Amino acid sequence: MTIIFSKKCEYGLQACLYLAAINTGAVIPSGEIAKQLKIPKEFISKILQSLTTSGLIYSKKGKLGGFSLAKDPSKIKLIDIVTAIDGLQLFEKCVLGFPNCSPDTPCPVHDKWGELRTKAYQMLTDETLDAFTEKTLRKIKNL
Amino acid sequence: MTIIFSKKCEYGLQACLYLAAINTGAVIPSGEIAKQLKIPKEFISKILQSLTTSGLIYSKKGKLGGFSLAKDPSKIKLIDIVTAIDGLQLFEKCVLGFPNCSPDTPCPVHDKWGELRTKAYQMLTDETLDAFTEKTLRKIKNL
DNA sequence: CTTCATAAAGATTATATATTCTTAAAATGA
DNA sequence: TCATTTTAAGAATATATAATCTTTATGAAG
Repeated sequence: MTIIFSKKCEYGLQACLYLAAINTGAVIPSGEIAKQLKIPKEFISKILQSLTTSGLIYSKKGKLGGFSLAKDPSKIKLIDIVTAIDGLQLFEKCVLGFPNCSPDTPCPVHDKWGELRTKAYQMLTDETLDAFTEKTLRKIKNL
Repeated sequence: MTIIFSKKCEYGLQACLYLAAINTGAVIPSGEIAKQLKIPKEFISKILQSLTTSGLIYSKKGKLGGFSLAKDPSKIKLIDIVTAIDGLQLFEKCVLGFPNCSPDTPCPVHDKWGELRTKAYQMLTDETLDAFTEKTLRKIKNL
């Protein structure tokens, strides 16, 4: 069970944070990413493939191939990765599962959840990937 | 796709809010609950069965049987229902899926998510079901 | 006692998500 | 050119969740 992101999205975020943190222009093979994050190689490979299609990740085939961020870490936000993988339903749908939840026909926790949703959105948009470098490196070191 | 609760939990919350809102001591058959909430009868029946085991719901078998809250709405909080169905993993696990996320080994968004998690917990604990009566009735009317 | 509508229980099916496997294509370097 | 390593692509499998179906037990009312 995941919290608010799918497992795909969690791993996608982890991988992008990792690629941003090591901050080398070079491509990193999926095996190395998987090893560092301790997640399945084939799965993260698939996820990065889809992010390649989205334009967030650059991939190089063949020997010495691998994945890297398609742009500078200072140009990528967490929300970009979430949008590419899970989409923005998290910020659109009713937290209690009621249909058509809106200011007109609000659910019982509409206003409170609205505040939380805004704060969650800010968490994903306020900073760019480069701001997480230090914390990411420390976390990965302790995996 | 759901936001933070499973579909079971969403429907369980809806049903409990409904039972609290109509505020009649009598049992309501699952068919009536399903009709009011526009959700599958068999599914909500199964969910309420499990909440009966948890002690939140009272059930009466046979003709004129049905479900009602096991306690007064002023004695039940949303968190009770969430705990019974989804458990509290939402408040324990890392939002980015990293293992062992803690103040010692925090993930890159540990602090920010911590604030949100606390606020979300408050949303589910601050008020008891009776506080949502009006909003629930208005919402159900517009389904 | 019989009928009928209901919850309970468990099996089954369907769907979504997660994960792995297999093959092909690409690119490097010998 | 050839061997090797890697991503790409898609198929296949596994698992979790959602939803339905079937049967049984229950209890009210005639």
